[in-house]
Amino acid sequence: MKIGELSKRTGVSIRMLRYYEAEGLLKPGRTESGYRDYDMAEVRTVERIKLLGAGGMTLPTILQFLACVRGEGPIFEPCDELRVTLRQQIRLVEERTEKLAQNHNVLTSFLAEIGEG
Amino acid sequence: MKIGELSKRTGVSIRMLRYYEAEGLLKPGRTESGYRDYDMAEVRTVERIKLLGAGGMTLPTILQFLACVRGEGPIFEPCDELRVTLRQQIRLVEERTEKLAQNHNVLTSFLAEIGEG
DNA sequence: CTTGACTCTGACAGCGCTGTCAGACCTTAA
DNA sequence: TTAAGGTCTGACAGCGCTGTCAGAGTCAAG
Repeated sequence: MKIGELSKRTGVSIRMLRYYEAEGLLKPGRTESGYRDYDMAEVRTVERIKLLGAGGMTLPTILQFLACVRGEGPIFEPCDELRVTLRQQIRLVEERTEKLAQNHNVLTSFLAEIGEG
Repeated sequence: MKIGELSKRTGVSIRMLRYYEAEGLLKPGRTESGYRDYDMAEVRTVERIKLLGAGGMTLPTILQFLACVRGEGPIFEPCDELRVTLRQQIRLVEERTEKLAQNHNVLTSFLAEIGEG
């Protein structure tokens, strides 16, 4: 399928699909005239990227995952690096959450100080 | 005092102090030769900016605060807009926190799926 | 007066996307 | 055949900072 259809199927903009490719996350074939040609495997890959991205992962990080994921199954192949990356990412999310909690405290303190008025 | 000293006192880089000014958050005087000349009021302002920034506020947002803060006191002058901005900011932080929580779920689910190995 | 430290302005770069526009080619249906 | 719509590449922009560099003027101490 061509890029427009993939975009509609996945809900990812054409711009981003091309960007994924530029970042090495996607490697579609090409038609004789140079159009990108995607198959169902790419659809699955895009879905995975979306999922991981929803986890706050950066594309380069996701790329690491994909190395372990290139397989066929709908589920990620266990892979040591994958676990390591995953744990790091979880730590990252936890750190951000803590920081946000601090921010929340600072702000609510202010609000209390100036009166709930 | 000159910018270098203010930087040391506040721990904010010279680069950022100039940036604050460019964004309208600081308005230091100038010596005859064109050097920025800060007084204690500016020191306090920078401290406030740091505090608000720690709350995840963006400089333009902080600028809105400063409009209510330009006074003398060490504490923010109650000001309607300030309260409104504050509440919006708190909402923003809460939304981000929620999103992070979702991210955390996605990631830990993955980890569980591939085995805690 | 000389030297080193400080300051000035303006501009370029990077983070991680994401939209958009330009100019040109391809495809499909009428 | 023609026109519309899809696609291609490459580049510019923006978000909100933050560092750094260049070229030039200033200040202080020796």
